Amino acid sequence: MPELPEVETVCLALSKILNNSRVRDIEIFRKDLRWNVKENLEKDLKEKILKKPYRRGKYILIPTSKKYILLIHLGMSGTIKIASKEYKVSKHDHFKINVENKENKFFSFVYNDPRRFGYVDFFHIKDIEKHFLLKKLGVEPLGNDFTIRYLQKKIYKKSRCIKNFIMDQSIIVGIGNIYASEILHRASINPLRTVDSLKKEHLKSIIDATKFILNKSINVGGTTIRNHLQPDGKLGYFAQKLQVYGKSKHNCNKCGNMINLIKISNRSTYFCSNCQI
DNA sequence: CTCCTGACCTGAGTGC
DNA sequence: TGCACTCAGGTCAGGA
Repeated sequence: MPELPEVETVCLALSKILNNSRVRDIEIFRKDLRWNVKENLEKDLKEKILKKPYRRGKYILIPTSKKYILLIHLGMSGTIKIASKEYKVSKHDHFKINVENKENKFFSFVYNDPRRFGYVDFFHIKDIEKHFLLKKLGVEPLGNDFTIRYLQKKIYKKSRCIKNFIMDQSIIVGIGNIYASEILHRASINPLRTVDSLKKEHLKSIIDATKFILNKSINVGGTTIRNHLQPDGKLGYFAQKLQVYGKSKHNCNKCGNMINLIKISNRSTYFCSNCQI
């Protein structure tokens, strides 16, 4: 479900409300997420101060006191809800973190994930570089390391198609199945094209399109197609701005031709075969 | 090494 | 209503 803009949206919402709140306790309802939640999470997280959250790829990282990090991944269907004291636990809520802020007000945030492809972890900051989920991540697409030179190095003599390439989290983080289609449409590049056929100007278009699409989506709270909600319950409005994803049989907004739907690595891929070459 | 497939899991939608 | 089937925003492990 959530790609970079959705995770960023959640992160921004959390950073507005969490600032230096203290964890009173965590209630865990299911430990069998993508991996089993650590046995001592309840004990270790208790009384920690939650500092400013940030995002790395599709991971939410919340630094705490005593130099620990709380890591949350939303998988395919995860959401985080901000909840008041009266909140009733509902189906697929897997944990609920109860905190007290600096004004001594109590609230909670709740992790809900029907498919349980998500995960939560807690580890010392000294282990962050070698964390099994973080150590292989590629560059941030909105950062300064996402350059033509970097892409040239990564595509050299590679035969895979560009769509799989930009979705590969070890190369660029944060792009998933929706934004891959949107980015390649904006860049006018056919998703099936092999990466070693791409010239400098194509790489430039991909970089520009990526930054444009992701930033624009962040500005409207991400894309809600089925599950994604901002933590305050609001929808993400980028769904209304999608140009190709889910638009087979619609006309391309650039050239008027019909949008195609194909499968690439078993994932739905939308593109215009006329203007994406 | 590179790249793709299958598997993990639940729910929503479709067609008979 | 019920059943069988497909599909869904992710990504790791294993194998070609």
